Amino acid sequence: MTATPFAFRVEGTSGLARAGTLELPHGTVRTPAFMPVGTHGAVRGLHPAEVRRAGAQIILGNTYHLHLRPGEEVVAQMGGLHRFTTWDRPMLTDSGGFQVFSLEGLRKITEDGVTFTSHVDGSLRHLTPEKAMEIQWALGADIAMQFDHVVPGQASWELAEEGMERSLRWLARCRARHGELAGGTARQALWPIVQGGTHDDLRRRSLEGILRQGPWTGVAIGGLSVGEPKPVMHRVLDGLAPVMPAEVPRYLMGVGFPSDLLEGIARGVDLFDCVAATRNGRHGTAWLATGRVNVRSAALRTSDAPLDPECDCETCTTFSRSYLRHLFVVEEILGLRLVSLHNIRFLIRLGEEARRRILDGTFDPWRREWLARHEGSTE
RNA sequence: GGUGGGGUGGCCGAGUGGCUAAUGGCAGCAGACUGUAAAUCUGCCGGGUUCACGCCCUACGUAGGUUCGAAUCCUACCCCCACCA
Repeated sequence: MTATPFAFRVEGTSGLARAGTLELPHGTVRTPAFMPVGTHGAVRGLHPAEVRRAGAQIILGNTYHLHLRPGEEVVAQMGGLHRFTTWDRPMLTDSGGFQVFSLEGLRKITEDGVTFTSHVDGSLRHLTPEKAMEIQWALGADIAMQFDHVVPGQASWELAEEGMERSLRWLARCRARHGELAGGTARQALWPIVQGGTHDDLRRRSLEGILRQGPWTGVAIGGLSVGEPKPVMHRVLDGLAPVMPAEVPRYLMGVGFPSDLLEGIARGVDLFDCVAATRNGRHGTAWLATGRVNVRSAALRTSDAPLDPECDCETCTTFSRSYLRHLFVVEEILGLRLVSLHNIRFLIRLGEEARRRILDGTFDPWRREWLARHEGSTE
């Protein structure tokens, strides 16, 4: 394959929904797609071969966490994140910007960057836009994300503006440093992130500011699903949809739940990532076409049925609900793994089917039915 | 046979006169989780009734007793454990 790196081709649309193909140095990603999260260079609990068989085309790693352990210099010495982890398909690294939000209380923000008190050993770690680029370059994922300032969903206009404007200024610094590191090579793309909290005017300004600094090979939307009500997230996406560039992939960061994927796709989003699939999997919640089940539930004690009869994953085609429940009750790690695997496959399959439906023109009615069925019942 | 220790809610185990339907833990049941400080966290957990507050019933080996009031003090009995014989 000698396709232009980072080229994105839209192959079909259905309303705002798009089916596309993204060319990356380590392979092609067909969208819409869900990207499993492997913060520390591993999708929690799963073997890379399992993640691959689940149909994952691209996975994430995290700048902040990999910087703390093992350190980007170790990863670089081991041949980069791909060789280190043996994952040979595309990868994306998040910048540590989300930790500005999630580790609030362990961090201090200045214009220069963010000082974190390491949750590992308490040592002080200063992350700047430049440093985030250097770390991600050393890690060597196909896509690096800008270092951004994420504010909570309840953030006031003033606070959201501050985070948004700072993110724009940091973007310029990210771009400059990334350009120096890349030196004209096409090994790694840098993607910007739209911020602005729940305020439509700020979101627009953020996007405009980003596009002025472009061109970009992809644009992300960040700072959603961070405490704001779901209709608010939809409204923000609705506001952005008409002004987002059509020729590059749109990546909704950190979202989601199954319904979020369909709602996002319907609003023109192409890529998603979320820890919920694996975290809920470890905590015993499995997503089904008909809703969700708590795998520990006493109701499954003697159920010989598959976890999700409609699923083709290794968990559902192999084990009974009764056995999965048993594994959770006795705290065998196999249980956590199997439900994580199912949830990941569930979201990936949802992306696959959305893609088929967009291409054959049945996306919208299918989406409506799917959501009604999924949200109408909790088993 | 003797001496000492002990019997508490499904289990383990605090509690030695009122603040005790009784600390904790486990088990059980239910819920939360969205760019991973999470194999984590939260709630319920004697029975009945109530949306809830509450009210009623039953309960700390058994049976009596002391006391305004007992899981807590006294008596007898039953059972368990340790050591001695």
